[in-house]
Amino acid sequence: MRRREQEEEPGQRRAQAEARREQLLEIALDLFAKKGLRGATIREIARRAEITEGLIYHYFASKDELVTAVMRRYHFGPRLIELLDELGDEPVEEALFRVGTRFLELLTEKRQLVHMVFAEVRNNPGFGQTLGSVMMGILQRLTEFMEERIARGELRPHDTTLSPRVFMGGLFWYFFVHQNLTPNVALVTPERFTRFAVSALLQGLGSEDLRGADESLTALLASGNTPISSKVGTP
Amino acid sequence: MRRREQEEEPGQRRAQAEARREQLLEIALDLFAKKGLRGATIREIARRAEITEGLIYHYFASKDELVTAVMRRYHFGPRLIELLDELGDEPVEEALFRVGTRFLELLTEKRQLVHMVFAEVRNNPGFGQTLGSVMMGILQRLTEFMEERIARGELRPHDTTLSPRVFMGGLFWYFFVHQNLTPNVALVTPERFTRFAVSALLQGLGSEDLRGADESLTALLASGNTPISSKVGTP
DNA sequence: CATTATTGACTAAACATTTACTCAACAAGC
DNA sequence: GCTTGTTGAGTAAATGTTTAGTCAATAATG
Repeated sequence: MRRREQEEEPGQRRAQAEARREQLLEIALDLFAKKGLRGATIREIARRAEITEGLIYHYFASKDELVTAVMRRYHFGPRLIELLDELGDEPVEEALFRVGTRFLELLTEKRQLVHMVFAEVRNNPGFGQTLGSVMMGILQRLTEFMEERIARGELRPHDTTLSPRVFMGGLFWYFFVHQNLTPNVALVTPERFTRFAVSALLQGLGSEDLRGADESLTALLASGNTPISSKVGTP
Repeated sequence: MRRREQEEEPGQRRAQAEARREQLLEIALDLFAKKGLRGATIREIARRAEITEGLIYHYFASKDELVTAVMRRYHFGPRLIELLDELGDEPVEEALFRVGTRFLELLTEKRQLVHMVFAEVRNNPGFGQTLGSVMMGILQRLTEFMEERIARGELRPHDTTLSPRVFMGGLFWYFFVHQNLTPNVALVTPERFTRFAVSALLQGLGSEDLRGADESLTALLASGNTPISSKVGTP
């Protein structure tokens, strides 16, 4: 990220400033994730960086700007999307397993940002917008993938806008529980969970031998309009 | 609010107090959900209730106690668990569809509390504990249900600690996206999503005709130890 | 029953802290 | 010597909380 090639010396001054800025962003991210945007104070950030509060305002015009700077610095929407490029020519199971695992890896690696965004998404409209568009991108790409695999005959026809949601939902739920609800629940590795989710889902969508079995079910997956069996009471 | 002046209705005082307490809890819940625990101030609660801030401290010793009072008043863990008693003798699909739909209904009805808890779960250790134990209960019950249905032959053997997580995860994800990411994503009704999730998942776990098809997959669902196909690169 | 005493819902104002933010002054690399 | 990183003292607003006091509903008393 530093362009030192053409300029002679790194510029010790500039480098130090850059380092400080980076340090502040890092500390801010950590505190934002741990205590929330309001819970994390300028004072504590300064204390942790061993500087005065005033200096923070030399680098960032306001706390709000610090927040958005943190977002810009650490947001990984693009990486999330480009991760989907790995959906190559392998068999569906392998492709989904691969992407699912890396999705969980990425969430875990960036868990601080994830927590920050998810906790604040209701208060901060901008967060909701960002998050929403990223997710839309992911779902869109996954839908395309499903369609491709349907065309290839690997999957049977179904509502390809919903299957990615079930898949990603399961994964995200795993992440959330594993991260926040402590050792209570999760004793299962990301790989194993992903593998299970993929297998379970694929065998529901796999075309192999199930296709002819029960056409009403296939129709239901595609349309989603026919009731399951009888009417369902709503007490 | 006060209308009777001469009518001597015993306990009028007490009733009014009770009503006020209830009103404060309601306003607090709404504000907590909208702005977060820190974002919602005692002053604004008082303003919305058209009383003075001091009065709040007549009813609740501190803001923290107000928070826990709100939790106690509105928490629906029990209702969530008892909802699972509806898992009766119907066919699996119908049972899961029923429970899934009502789960989403309940989440939506109590969405304020849900948002409050999920946003604050990282800062407030108590929240995490409560949420964790409730979820444990749900998953436990669902696991038992799955086992029952396996015994009946409706489902084929699989890791019954994982299937509920995929199912609930998908549903919760739907709820979250639908609630927070606004009209962006969701144009699909709770019923339809639930129906899809159930169908997709069941046909992956249903024993009907798939059983003999690919025994390696069945084994994989149960153990989760065999890799999908080849090794998965970890760059 | 009428009068008095006591409770308890409620207000107004101030309290002590904490908050984000400012600014003049200074130090130090360029 | 000019730019810039850094300080330390400072401010106004906002926060949770407390205090002193008002007044009507209730309970006790004669």
